[in-house]
Amino acid sequence: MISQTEENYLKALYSLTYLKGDANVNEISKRLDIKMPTVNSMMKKLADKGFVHYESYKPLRLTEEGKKEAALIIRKHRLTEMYLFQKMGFAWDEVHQIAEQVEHIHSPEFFSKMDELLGYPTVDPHGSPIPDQNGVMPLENYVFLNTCKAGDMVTLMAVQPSSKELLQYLTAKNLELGTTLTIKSIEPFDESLTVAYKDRPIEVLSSKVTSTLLVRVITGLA
Amino acid sequence: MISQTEENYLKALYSLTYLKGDANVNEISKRLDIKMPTVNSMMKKLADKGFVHYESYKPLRLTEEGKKEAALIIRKHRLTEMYLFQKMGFAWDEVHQIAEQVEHIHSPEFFSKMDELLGYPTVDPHGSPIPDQNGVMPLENYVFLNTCKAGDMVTLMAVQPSSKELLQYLTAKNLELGTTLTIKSIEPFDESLTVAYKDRPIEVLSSKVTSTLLVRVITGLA
DNA sequence: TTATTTTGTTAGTTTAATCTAACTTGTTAG
DNA sequence: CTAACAAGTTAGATTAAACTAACAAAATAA
Ligand SMILES: [Mn+2]
Ligand SMILES: [Mn+2]
Ligand SMILES: [Mn+2]
Ligand SMILES: [Mn+2]
Repeated sequence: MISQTEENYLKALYSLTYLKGDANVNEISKRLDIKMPTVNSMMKKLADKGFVHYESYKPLRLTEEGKKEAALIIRKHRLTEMYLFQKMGFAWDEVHQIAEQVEHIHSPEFFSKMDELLGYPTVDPHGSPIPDQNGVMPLENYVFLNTCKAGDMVTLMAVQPSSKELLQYLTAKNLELGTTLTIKSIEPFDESLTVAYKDRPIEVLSSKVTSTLLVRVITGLA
Repeated sequence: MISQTEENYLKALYSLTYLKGDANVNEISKRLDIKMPTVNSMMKKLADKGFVHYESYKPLRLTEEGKKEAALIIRKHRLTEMYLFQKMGFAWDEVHQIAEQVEHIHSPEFFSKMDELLGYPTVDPHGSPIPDQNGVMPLENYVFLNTCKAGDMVTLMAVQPSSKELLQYLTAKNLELGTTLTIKSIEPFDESLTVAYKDRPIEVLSSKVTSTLLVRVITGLA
């Protein structure tokens, strides 16, 4: 059996390694706000259980088994977020805290019922993909808004990472998933973007914001 | 902060003391399948925290604070059961296992949302009353079916205790909450009841069953 | 009423998950 | 290249929640 604590370490390691492929003790320590020696011994334990590749002083990686286990927890998290959002009427900035707890419930029936009632969703309320029942994470081929060019027309697909504060900022700006934006110009000094969307002809987005917004490019300058 | 483990002890003590007023270490030990010395030290800890009246070798009682705390956990349990039953389509014998886990989630918003979506229910799918937000348990003035007389007409209001096996038995017998039964006769030897309900003119219910069925008496013999 | 059984308590051990302090290894800046 | 700093590890302590073994008190049966 895998404990709630171990699940949280696996999830942290999964998200830290998602792009880079590996992570280190210090990163997990900061992410979970747990001291390094504690993380170190937990990594050894998870290695014993076959979830983590651990070698002294080397970067950490999840085994295939560990990746699957982590993805299945993330699946429960994101299904829960979607359920809270779509079926219970919570706002997109309220669902994460509750899902952090619900994700640890052991009941395949509970989560497959959610899945069914939601019509087998593929993304959570923040646009993040929901892994399938086998722990396979769907690929997303979006780009961050701060990598786009002036003149591009893009659709907002996901927010990552999605802090409560950021989500509230976006809500206040009337920016939501599916919103199409046109990039009017890019300020070279601070990389802020002037954009237009919906009934708002001029809005300025800082790079702190644009580096979290994943978009699909619809049209660029020829 | 109160741990999940402590919550389970409080809940056990609440239900064991509900009728008699007190309980003892051995009963909790059996109920939770935890050895007596462990229960003993947990009772001392809960006494330190102000939830339990503990004196060596004397029966255990909850303090008012302890009662309230326990009732609020039971509230979360029963709201969850009702939500799973009414909004997610689970059967009445499937909801308890999931609720055992969900009841420990710390999120007032989550449970008040359930409450609201359910229209502020007063009973769970097994007819057990749902305590209010202040931890006040509504009184139920039902009687057990095995205390009724031949000729009585009664309505099934609750099942207590409601094991999965019992609930499945009742479902198979087409007996559900709200069903009205007429007591045809009582067998003195084993206290089994011959009853009629719905389209079933003759069904025999053993005392093992009738001692768990709470009913409201509609009419008795004059 | 005494003996036996049941229940309750104490003492000490174990495991999981955390910590601090101290030391080692690896990385970076001068 | 070495000194300093950052990151990783080891050792040992702490707390929560469980256990077993042994003993004490209370309840029950003979
Ligand atoms: Mn989330
Ligand atoms: Mn979590
Ligand atoms: Mn999310
Ligand atoms: Mn229940």
